[in-house]
Amino acid sequence: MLNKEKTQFRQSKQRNRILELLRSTDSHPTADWIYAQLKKEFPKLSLGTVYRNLSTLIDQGLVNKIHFGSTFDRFEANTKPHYHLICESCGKIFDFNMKIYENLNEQAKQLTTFTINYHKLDFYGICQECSQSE
Amino acid sequence: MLNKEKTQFRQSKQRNRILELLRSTDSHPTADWIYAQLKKEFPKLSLGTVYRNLSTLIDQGLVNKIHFGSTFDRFEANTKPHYHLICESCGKIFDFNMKIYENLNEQAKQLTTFTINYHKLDFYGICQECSQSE
DNA sequence: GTCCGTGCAAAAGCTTTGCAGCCTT
DNA sequence: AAGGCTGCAAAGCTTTTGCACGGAC
Repeated sequence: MLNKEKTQFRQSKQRNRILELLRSTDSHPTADWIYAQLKKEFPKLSLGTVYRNLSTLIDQGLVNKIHFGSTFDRFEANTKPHYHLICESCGKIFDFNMKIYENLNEQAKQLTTFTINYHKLDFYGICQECSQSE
Repeated sequence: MLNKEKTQFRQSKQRNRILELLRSTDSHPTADWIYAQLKKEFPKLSLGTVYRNLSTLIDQGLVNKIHFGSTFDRFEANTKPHYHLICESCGKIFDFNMKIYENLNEQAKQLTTFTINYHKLDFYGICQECSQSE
């Protein structure tokens, strides 16, 4: 999960432009989109560099990754609406027996022209087992 | 996004067992875990079959995929806590200017021994542009 | 000069798909 | 019989990594 230790960060044109680009858009780009944009300015740019820089920017707290989580899909047979508890230490996912806040959808609808169908709510933290072993 | 059209579903031992397995556990398995479990019963089982059956079960509404969303990561430079609006039609992600419900964490804490650090709330629906073009 | 960042290419990891044969209906 | 389902293997796609060279400090 953590990147290799580094004693300091240096500047690079590529990384600066990636951050500028992310700050100038509200489109939540993919790495590939960023690569395509910057390829015009840096004809030799490689996707690996984009990924490495995004990772560095995340370490610096300047960028967030969305849909952050496990790298592979997970499945469940509980098809009723329910929330999840996700342990940031061991990665386990637990069903959360908390009532569904239907009114969140109502409140959201008043703030946007978006047609809201449902919401997804996940709580992140540390599970009991991991808490005890730390 | 949609699977190939199929006029009917048939039974298969593999698919029935996958569903049984998912119903018997609360561990939100990965496809690979399911494969490993069932390999004992079906020595010739292939991962492709597991994926195809999971996809079928989702079509039948019997199974959910968690972390459902785009297949690649997305990034953003807005590192302040905020919610997202996600369009189920075009896949675009929008920042949602809705106040953060800090009290959700408080309420959740009363229901579990989990140490809750933060929550992630995404609203799913149809964006204005897609609504108009339908 | 040190060692971080880059480009290139290969590899890794999860998921999908083409195909021929088997099985359900 | 028709056509969905399977196993196998290959391919697909996103992301990561090894290496040698160039650049920032």
